Amino acid sequence: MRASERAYATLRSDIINWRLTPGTVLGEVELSARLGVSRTPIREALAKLTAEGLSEPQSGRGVVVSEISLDHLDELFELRTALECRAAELAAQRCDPEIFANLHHQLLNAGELITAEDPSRADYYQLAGDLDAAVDAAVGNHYLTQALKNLRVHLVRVRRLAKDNPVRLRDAAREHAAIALAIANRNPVVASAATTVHLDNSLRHLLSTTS
Amino acid sequence: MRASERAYATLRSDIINWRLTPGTVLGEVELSARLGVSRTPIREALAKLTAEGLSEPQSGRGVVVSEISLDHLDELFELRTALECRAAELAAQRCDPEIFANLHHQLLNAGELITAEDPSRADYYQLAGDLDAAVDAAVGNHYLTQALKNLRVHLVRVRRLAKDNPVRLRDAAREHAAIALAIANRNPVVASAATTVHLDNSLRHLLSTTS
DNA sequence: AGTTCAAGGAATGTATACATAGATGGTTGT
DNA sequence: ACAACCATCTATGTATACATTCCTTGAACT
Repeated sequence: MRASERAYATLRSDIINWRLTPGTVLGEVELSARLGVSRTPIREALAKLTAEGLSEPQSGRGVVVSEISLDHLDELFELRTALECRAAELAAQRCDPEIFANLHHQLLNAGELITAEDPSRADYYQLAGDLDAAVDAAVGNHYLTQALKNLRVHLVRVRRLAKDNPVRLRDAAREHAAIALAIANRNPVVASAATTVHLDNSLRHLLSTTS
Repeated sequence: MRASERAYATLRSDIINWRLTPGTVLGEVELSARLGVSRTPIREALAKLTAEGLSEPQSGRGVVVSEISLDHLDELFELRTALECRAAELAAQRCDPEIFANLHHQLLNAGELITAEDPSRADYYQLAGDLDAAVDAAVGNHYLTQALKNLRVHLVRVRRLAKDNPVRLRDAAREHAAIALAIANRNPVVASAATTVHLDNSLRHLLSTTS
């Protein structure tokens, strides 16, 4: 693997998992020493991170890990709602119903995945990711998928802000199931509405647990 | 100005204005010779262009100017509709009505700007850009604005695909005026609907003049 | 004659040296 | 004592040399 890719992957993971907190200065020399590569691949990695919005230039000189404060959460969710509602609509019009019927069934039983033994909720988030991927595939729109991908990077960071309690996760799973069902039924209006409801619940939960 | 910024601006302009056509190979050595800077700033510029979607990696080695074919026009407009309709809605809820009333008035008279003396339609596109900027400002959502900005880069390229005949431009100006009016009236539903109509007309016009 | 493998070359990936600009701290003058 | 200015230092911007990988071309074998 290329050194620049390793540096990028490492830094990206560090930022997303809050090992590098917002505001941290990303100095080229320090990073090149820490990651054991020269400054050139570091620069490449920082450029990609900045393009992605995970870091940003700091007053003309140097880059810092970008802020992800609650002040911007509502803005993030406004974009998210616009994109995901449209995606759900289009998926409902174009999907293979069997795939989403299957996802619906899995999501209905997702409560069992949220156990005390798996504090990282890996299984649950895997299933939610499967739904996202299925929607992307059904929509078949490169530009829309790309915009959603850019957005999800920030959403993963936000997730760490909130304490994800099991009650909310089970509710969220039911909401996801409702979305999958609407898409399987090829009902764009309901799919969009279910997405709106789900995102509103998610946002309010986030705001209530973090403030 | 930094060399990397100059290289980026030059290449970006060359791609948008079709001096570099889709599929053109962007070799680092060739570009560094042509632009008179070393490969390092060229790499920086290419990374930014690729992040923006104006160029893309070519089978693991080298980057090429990305395709902007008609096959993807409908996809581009699906994303555009999702973003601009939402932006129009939010702008209608949050705007200062005077600003959009003023734009409405200007757009109603925009027919006079489309004259034979200005084949580049600079004045008209300036006015359309003013409306976009006013919507962005009224919405006040960094993420949504950023997503729209990414999108508009591709739209400028598409514009060059079509022969913009004066009749269509005058119609488009009236449609823009309708959007501005709906926002000035603080009517989100109409603003979104007017945007949908406008974008559908634009897409159909593009498809009819280029095929 | 076609296909495959190898060798060479060309372009990208990486490292490092050098240039430059911005920041910081100290000193001096008021 | 405070402020302003200058010098030095540090970090980024740029250039270039070196390494590596992939592609192309040619030759040989099937």
